[in-house]
Amino acid sequence: MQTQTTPTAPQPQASGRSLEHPRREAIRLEDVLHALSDPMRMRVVRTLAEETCELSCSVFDLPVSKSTTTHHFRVLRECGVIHQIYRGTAKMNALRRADLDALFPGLLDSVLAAAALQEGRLGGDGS
Amino acid sequence: MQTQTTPTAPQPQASGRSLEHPRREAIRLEDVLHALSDPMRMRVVRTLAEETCELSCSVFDLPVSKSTTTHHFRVLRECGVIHQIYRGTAKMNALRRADLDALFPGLLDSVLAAAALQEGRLGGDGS
DNA sequence: CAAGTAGTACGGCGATCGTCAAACTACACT
DNA sequence: AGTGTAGTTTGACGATCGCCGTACTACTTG
Repeated sequence: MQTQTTPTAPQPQASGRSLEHPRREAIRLEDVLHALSDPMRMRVVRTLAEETCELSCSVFDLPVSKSTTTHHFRVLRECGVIHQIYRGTAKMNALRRADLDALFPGLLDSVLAAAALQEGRLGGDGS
Repeated sequence: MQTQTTPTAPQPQASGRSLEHPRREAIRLEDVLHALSDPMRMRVVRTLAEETCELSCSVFDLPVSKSTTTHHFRVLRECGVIHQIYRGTAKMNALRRADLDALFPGLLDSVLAAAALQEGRLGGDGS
């Protein structure tokens, strides 16, 4: 399911401004746990984990305002959980799986599994 | 290693006031992650995980005031991470391993392993 | 160029957080 | 009874959090 338009020209690549990402070694466990302790951000991370490709911010459609959405994505990026790049007008998001797995082996998987299990227990709506 | 005084009377058991603990099913992943995202509380949990027996609050000697210590233990109890009972003048703490492992398999272990790994990376002092 | 789309920056708001000191309660031991 | 030890409660503080709306920038497409 690729989104290419022209076979010859590559699609809009990393354009314009640059985003700051922490280096792998600078990622801190406390920050990651804190980032994941917010339901909105957990939702983003779970969605990102299900997909293999990058997702733009807009596909998430969180039940909060646009500025709050921006805020949550920024928290996730600044603590090293996701990687973001600009692609045309969109900003693409991807989980930093390799970095997280290298730093904290098994952590992401057990958190994701725990979230899925809890969602099952609570009937899926989380309330 | 019992602390009995009289052969007839059992040692200081769960005395006086009662402490509220969430039922196993009421433990929420967000709350656990939030609780663990604080360095002070992580330290407590890691120490508790190393010991097999209960530990009193006072053996931790956290670099914060007594009231702050009380606060952190309360957060840990109320979110279901630890179990506390009064035993004489002391308050004994234990990790709710069985509950956490049942609810979130592998989570606690990977968090503890991640904390240990990170401590190694950062040289042990965590700063 | 104009219009539209995707996301940002900048306050500001109320709630929560981590922290403390001071006064207090509960229990043990002399 | 009196002293000491362990932990609690309250109220306060500054910092951070999650959230919003408004105004803005960057890119795409007509």
